[in-house]
Amino acid sequence: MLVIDKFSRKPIYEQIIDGIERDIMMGILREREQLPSIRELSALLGVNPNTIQKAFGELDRNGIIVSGQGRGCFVADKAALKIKEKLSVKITEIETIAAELARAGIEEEKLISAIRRAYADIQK
Amino acid sequence: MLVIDKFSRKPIYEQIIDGIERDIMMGILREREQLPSIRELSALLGVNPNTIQKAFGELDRNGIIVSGQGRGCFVADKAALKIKEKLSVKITEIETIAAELARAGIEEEKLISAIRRAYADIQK
DNA sequence: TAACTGTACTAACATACATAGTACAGTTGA
DNA sequence: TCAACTGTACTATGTATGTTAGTACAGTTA
Repeated sequence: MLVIDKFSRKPIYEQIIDGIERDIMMGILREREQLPSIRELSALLGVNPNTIQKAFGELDRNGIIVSGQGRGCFVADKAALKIKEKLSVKITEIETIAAELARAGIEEEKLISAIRRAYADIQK
Repeated sequence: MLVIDKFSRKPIYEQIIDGIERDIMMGILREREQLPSIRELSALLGVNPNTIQKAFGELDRNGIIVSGQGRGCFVADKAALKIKEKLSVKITEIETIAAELARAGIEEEKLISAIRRAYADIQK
């Protein structure tokens, strides 16, 4: 489940966004399923409600969740699809880093095997 | 040469570090070659001298450059080697992103071809 | 010695992140 | 209907980081 690293350089609200998106991608959270309330999750994670709200607000704006005053927050329809589109941007990110390493004379095979390693670990 | 993007989310001093390291890796800057002075580079880039100093200070602490009061700053011996070691960390970075994408169901081949694309672009 | 170097400060400002507290409006279920 | 829950919207505060501004000092070099 969602774990927060307060000492991470990544802001807490981003960790929450990533964590929920990951749970959706892994099927831990399903479409239309209700999320814990802001106050509940706040207590659960030991994080200020405003920080949770910031994360939920962003997820809502991106159509990953649907939040309604008084009702609660729910995983949106086609949330996984939207997240997958969003993740595609990271491929560009990898390409940028790879280009940098290429210029620096790092062997292409080192990166390829890093990719294969990552996928092999997931299969387990 | 070194170009600063003031609107980048990446801090200016980090852009300077990356730019100089890139120039060293590409052979534009050679070992023992003198760098522009802090004030000179400051004027050249339109950036505050303190920001340049911060970048140079870090490069000095990492043994990429050698700076001497009154003398100037010079590319260190074996600077390229040290940078290459430092860049190896980025392979782990790629592996982390790849693992994330793997969990999200992005096809492995998409990442592999992103790597190949990056290396192909460099060859030109 | 003059003109250049790096270095070391203090001060001010903007931004981002997180917390604290309060208030309000909509929904739901007893 | 009403109490208890929802999300939402504020203000205020504290902290950290990044950048600029200005000043001063010490070492090097021509």
